[in-house]
Amino acid sequence: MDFIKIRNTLTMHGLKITPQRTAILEAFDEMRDHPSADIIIEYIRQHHPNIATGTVYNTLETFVDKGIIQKVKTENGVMRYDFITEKHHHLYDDSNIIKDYFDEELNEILQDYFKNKTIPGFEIEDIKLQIKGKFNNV
Amino acid sequence: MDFIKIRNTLTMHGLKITPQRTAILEAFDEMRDHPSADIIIEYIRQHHPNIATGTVYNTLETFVDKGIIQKVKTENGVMRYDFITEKHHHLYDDSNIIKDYFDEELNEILQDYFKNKTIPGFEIEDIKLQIKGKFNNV
DNA sequence: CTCTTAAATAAGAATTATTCCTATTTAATA
DNA sequence: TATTAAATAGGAATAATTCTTATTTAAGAG
Repeated sequence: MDFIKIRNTLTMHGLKITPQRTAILEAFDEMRDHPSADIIIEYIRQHHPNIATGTVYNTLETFVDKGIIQKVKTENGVMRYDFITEKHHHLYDDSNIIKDYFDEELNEILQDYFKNKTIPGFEIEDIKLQIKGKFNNV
Repeated sequence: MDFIKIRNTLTMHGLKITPQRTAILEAFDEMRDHPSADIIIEYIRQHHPNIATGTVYNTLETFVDKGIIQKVKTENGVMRYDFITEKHHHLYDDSNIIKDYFDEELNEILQDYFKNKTIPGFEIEDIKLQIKGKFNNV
């Protein structure tokens, strides 16, 4: 993702272009495993030592609000973020690795299923699978 | 869940029967919305003011290890716990409500699907749906 | 290009959730 | 009833995140 793309992403979502926001989007571009705020802060500190920790949190929250990134659900109380916006699911194992799982056929099966079967008192907006298991070759 | 059942639950899992553990299982019996540690601590404080906060955390962790309860994945950094052990999925909305969703037909569809389709480099142990949406009548 | 202003950020204090530590207590069992 | 490993109390420590306020800056107007 080059600079032009980053600028577009920001303006498209009605956000001012700032060095801090640009840096964080660059960081996401480098990382491909659902980084925690902590990991991003670490990266930012190395490349832009003058960006404040609070700003990273603020910016991440702003990006979530705008739909540029998403929060990943976890069960250990540390937030992680996902830059991918195409529909996908998540593979979890015990060692905190979270990987994306894309499966268009599965998406269609789910969509079909819930086209007929509604959940009383609940309006579905999105379905994501948490697939728990073990990575073999890590 | 009466006292006998609670005692059984503990001994069955090789745990000593203590007032603290009993109290926490009683708490779960009162609560039906995936309480956070905080909520449980609040409840415990009212009924047994002499049980320490750390003990509640320890005990919850012990119960998770033994499979008596499960952690629920969330995206806001606060752990929540689930006493239900039958297979089920979760409905999430924006207001922190998490409800159980049981659907045997769906479970079978998923099981069938992943009987044929394997995920390279990953051995599936369990699949849970995060269904995001809105509760109508809350 | 300069000015204006709302928005964004820095810096660090404060808060929240959770874990850790150690002395004391207790449940199980012999 | 005595023994002992396991469990707990109490509170300090840590980690993650949010909050606060003064300062800086990006974007648009003139």
